[in-house]
Amino acid sequence: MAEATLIRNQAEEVKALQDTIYVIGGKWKLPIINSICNGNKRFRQIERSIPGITTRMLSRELKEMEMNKLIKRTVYPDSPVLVEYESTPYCKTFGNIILAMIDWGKEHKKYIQEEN
Amino acid sequence: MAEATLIRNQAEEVKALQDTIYVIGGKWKLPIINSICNGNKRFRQIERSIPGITTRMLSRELKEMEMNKLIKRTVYPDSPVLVEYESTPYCKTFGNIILAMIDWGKEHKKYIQEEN
DNA sequence: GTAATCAGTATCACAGAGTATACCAACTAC
DNA sequence: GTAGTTGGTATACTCTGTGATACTGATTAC
Repeated sequence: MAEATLIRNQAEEVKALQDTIYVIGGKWKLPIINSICNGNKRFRQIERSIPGITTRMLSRELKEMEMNKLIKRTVYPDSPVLVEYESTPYCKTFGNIILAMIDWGKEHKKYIQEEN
Repeated sequence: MAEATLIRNQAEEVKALQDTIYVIGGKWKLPIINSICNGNKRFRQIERSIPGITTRMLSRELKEMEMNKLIKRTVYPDSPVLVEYESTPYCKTFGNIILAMIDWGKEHKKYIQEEN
């Protein structure tokens, strides 16, 4: 009985984990979310804040994330046209994951440096 | 000055985040780590605990993770041969990330269900 | 004798994630 | 006039992560 619930919970948890991986999978989504949550609003600003990303990848991911209500895109049609990206409350629910991953990355770096 | 340090920290943090994504990227590493940390030791047992994974993928990932010291593989050469996988302390450092992702997945499911 | 389990390996094939590079039109700065 | 910024799009390409399927040899079970 205790084992049965343990097994069921495990099954549920793997699925939850896999769902999350599905949503934020890939190389760029989390860095983009992180950048926007840190207050970067403009396209080139976000682009510059993420090492290695290309305009094409950023453009694609932003479009997808807008469709999925992760971010809000606003166009100010003055001249020159101004575009702003903002995070939605939904986007902010990734905060804990991002923080945990930043932490791990920092610890990992220390660990690597101590090894040498 | 305050802004300069803010920017520098942001740059460091994106890199930490990207490092982490590099290490645990892909569809399978975190579910495998999770499964082994949950006490699954045998190949088929781990395989069954992760919906959708193929023997090929599991085999490849386990090999890579063994090389990277994330897991320990022990062979007991009695007949029939017995193989056991165990998590290393290093492997357990992903705990917080995995927990945060399981949480998110569960919340996300609730959210989706409430929508309909 | 047939099926199942164990721990995998071998092949083949493909979609799509990601890269590289150039380009656009409008505007600013020197 | 030349270079740089803005917010992207277009095209072409690579590559590798992933999937599908079959198979192995040893052992156990019916």
